[in-house]
Amino acid sequence: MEEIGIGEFARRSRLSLKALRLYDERGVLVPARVDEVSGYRYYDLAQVEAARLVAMLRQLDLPLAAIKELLACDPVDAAERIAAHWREVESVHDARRELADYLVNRLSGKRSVMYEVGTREIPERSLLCLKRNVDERGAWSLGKEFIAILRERPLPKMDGREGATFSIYWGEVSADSDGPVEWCSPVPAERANELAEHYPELILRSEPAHREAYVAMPNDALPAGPGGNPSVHWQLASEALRAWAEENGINAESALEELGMRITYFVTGPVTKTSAPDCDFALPFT
Amino acid sequence: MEEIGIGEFARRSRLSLKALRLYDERGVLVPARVDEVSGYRYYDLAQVEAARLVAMLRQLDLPLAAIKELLACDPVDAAERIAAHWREVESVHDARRELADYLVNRLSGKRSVMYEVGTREIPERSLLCLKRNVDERGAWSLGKEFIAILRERPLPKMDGREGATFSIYWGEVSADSDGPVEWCSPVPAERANELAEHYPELILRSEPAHREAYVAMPNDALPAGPGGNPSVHWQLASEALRAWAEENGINAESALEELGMRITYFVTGPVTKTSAPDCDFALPFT
DNA sequence: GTGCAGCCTCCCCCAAGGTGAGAGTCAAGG
DNA sequence: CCTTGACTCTCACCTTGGGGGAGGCTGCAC
Repeated sequence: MEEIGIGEFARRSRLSLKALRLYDERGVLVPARVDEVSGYRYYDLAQVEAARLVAMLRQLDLPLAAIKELLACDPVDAAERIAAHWREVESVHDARRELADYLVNRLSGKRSVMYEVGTREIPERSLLCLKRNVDERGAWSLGKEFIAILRERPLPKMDGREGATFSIYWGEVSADSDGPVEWCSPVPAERANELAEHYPELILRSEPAHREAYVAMPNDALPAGPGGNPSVHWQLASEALRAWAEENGINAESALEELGMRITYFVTGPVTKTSAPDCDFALPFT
Repeated sequence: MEEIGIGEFARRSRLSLKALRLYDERGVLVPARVDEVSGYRYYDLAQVEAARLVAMLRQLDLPLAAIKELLACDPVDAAERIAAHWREVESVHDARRELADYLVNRLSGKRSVMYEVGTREIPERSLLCLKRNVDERGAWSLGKEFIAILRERPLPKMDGREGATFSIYWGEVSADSDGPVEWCSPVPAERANELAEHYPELILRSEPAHREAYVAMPNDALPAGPGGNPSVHWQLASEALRAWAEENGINAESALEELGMRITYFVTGPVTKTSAPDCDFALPFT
């Protein structure tokens, strides 16, 4: 139980005096003894090990509060926490890599091969809709709810490009602010009323004929999809659509207000936790 | 040349009001016009594009100062800067991944296969040495200087484990603080004086017999090696040696002061920019 | 004219420390 | 015992990139 001063402790742990005093204040690394009179901090030699651990965890950018909790866990639990943190870091890093690649390509003049914009005609059609104010994660569970309603009392198939289910983002939807999101499924006009009675939870409405500019999305890029965090893909796709609109002299604002940004899902099989449907991101215009 | 208010601009650029005011203050994104009387900021619609770029660059964690410079460059130059920044981020990330893996393995009880500690006997021997105060990068160029002196007037080969050249870090050497670093080559005692005259730039001294605990280092982990930044490998190797010393009840402090941390280089071929010699990291003890 | 949304500046707050000022403390040498 | 020099203390301010709110103007519509 050898006691050492803060300077010696700093050398051994490779932490700065400032850091050590801060960690004391935050309760992360409290000295074994603090002299009442002088205020001098004295550390136990055995604390060096913990200090090294703290230093390494800080290199991983773990907040001090998280480190404090970690030190109170048993090691196996701590390892799992670190692993979880690292998975998070990796996923953020992947998104940023995507963004960096995109920017470098765009600025150096290479027309990026991803995020190619196509257009399509959408006729006037009848829709069965479910609309609610939700946040980012809620958008996906609203979709599951919508699908569940449709599956509960099935109907003749309406799949294929014309009939794909889609969702409309009527406003800004992010992790902390919610906005109106609507899920829609096109139905044949002649059966519309019959179907509306069949699904009383859903609202029947029609939308005018229009065109859409769209960008196909990677399979793993669902909006806060089943597995994860919102992807940078959406941002880049939105950017691509905006750029396309500008290039083609289309004022997207008015149609956007009337028709909203859309995500169309081409469901080919059951949606599970690990497999997500193909989809695209569309900007309507007239 | 449509003018819009800061609120509208914030919506279109997806930046917060706070951020926009800050960017104005820092000269990163200056409004097209600021009303003298009211102080209201008015942006040009065409500035939205730059703002989106700024938003993305901030996601890459580029400092505002760097972004400001970037915006003043032509796009190709900007792309190169972003790419350079991203390479830096990737290399830091790789180091942190290594650290995270190590920690998770260590804490979850798995004895990590890397950083295994061995020991060896070192007899009393004569050394030809070159010692200087250098910083992290300087340590490597000091080594090149040392090698160059030895090669200038070659001698019978003294390679192999006994005769490998090594360097001693007598104090803390980091990127911003320099410490004494010594490069040494063992020579046969019977020829010591002759050789000392042959290499007047080098100092002849002898070191006592001792033992060393060592950890083999990956080939790409040279200290601020030819290609890059200091690797986390050194930190982990040092950790492994410290842990080993503790486990085996060895007080490393005294021998460390007398003999210093060592890096031994097993040069098998020419040292080029892309190939680095095998080496190990050693803690002497008695 | 009046209401209200939008905008302004100013101030304090966060993490995780770095830097320095001014004062108190410890241990060793004279 | 006293001094000196090395250590250490607290306190306060600076950094980056904003967030949050207070209190006060502005611009525009009815």
